[in-house]
Amino acid sequence: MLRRTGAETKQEILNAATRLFSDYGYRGTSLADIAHEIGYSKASVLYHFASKEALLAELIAPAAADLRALLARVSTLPLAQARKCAIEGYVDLTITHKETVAVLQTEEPLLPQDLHFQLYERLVGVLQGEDHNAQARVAAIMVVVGIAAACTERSDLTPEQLKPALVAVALRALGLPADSPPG
Amino acid sequence: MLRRTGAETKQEILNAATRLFSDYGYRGTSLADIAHEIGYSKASVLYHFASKEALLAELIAPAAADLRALLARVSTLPLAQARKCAIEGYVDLTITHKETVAVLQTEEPLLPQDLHFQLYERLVGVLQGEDHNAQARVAAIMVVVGIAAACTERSDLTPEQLKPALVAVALRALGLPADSPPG
DNA sequence: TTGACACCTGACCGTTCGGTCAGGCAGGGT
DNA sequence: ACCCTGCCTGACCGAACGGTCAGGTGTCAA
Repeated sequence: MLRRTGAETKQEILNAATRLFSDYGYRGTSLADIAHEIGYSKASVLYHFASKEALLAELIAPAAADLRALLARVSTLPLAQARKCAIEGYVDLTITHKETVAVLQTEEPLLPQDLHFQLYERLVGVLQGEDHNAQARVAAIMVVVGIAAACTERSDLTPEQLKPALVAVALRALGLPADSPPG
Repeated sequence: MLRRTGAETKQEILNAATRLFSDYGYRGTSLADIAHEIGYSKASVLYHFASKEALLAELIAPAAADLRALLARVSTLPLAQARKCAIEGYVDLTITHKETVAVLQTEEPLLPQDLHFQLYERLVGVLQGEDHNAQARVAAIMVVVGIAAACTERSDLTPEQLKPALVAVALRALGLPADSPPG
């Protein structure tokens, strides 16, 4: 089978768009840029996606689904476990989808509101815990956007090095006891 | 003197642009938007500023100057004091210039590289201290972008409430001893 | 009164963008 | 042989953008 299937091309477009959006931003990337990156025409991109906005939505979907699943899992747990689980889950999610998360963070104002409010706000709420003072809220915000920023940073760290560091710093920032090291 | 002077108009443009850029992003704000916001024409904006890019540069200048001054002040201090001073100074700076900092953080890819690298990288370097492991670097990045994010968040917190919370959480995230409370 | 100057404007320009459309081309079923 | 369908394209469109320009208007100094 020499011929490329449509599904393959669609995934290629998604990959290229993710890379370009995270580097230059959604508005800083044109459909022609995406098409050129994979050697197709702009019209071809619009054959696979109804619009640039639809492409963005489809691009974000997997990470958003993971975040939704994490929040659902966490919501069944008592507070102390919920916070630990939320941190670890969000770190994993961010490492897995780091380019997508970079897009989410950078292009916040143009996303459908429910995405930011119903997902990120809820995550901040979980990390904030039952304290409603300024410090708890500030810590929660710092952890959520800080984890994303640290993952986005170009660095030669492997996921195996990155994850424990992120979890440890997040716990410390929130004033929670450190994880017991494995073994 | 009923007539508005040129300097006043210029400052009005700067204020409107700061607000719009921080809300909708640099690329998401047109010169016409800025002009409309203050009741002038687009041509008038371009009378006061050579280009949209020049407007952005002039808008950023005060915050960048403050950050440069902070780094200079901090560089003369021994490490322990340097980190504490850098945190407190950066918190003050971010509260003062919060809209500008929001623009700096969001529109990173389109800024002249020296701004991001020579300023933000140096700040991260100071906070990171002499440890070169993953955890120290992650903590420094989290603090720098986290402070900016927490200030940008729409909230009803006054600067007097915000500042001690930010400093306390930053110190905790970096694993530094807490500030002695005043009094 | 006049000229110089600062401030501001509408009309216009070239470019780039997202998006549309008619059509080309290959493969597979009949 | 036929057509149908899926994939892809060049050419085109209207809108929006940043930027230019000739000119209008008010103020002030001579």
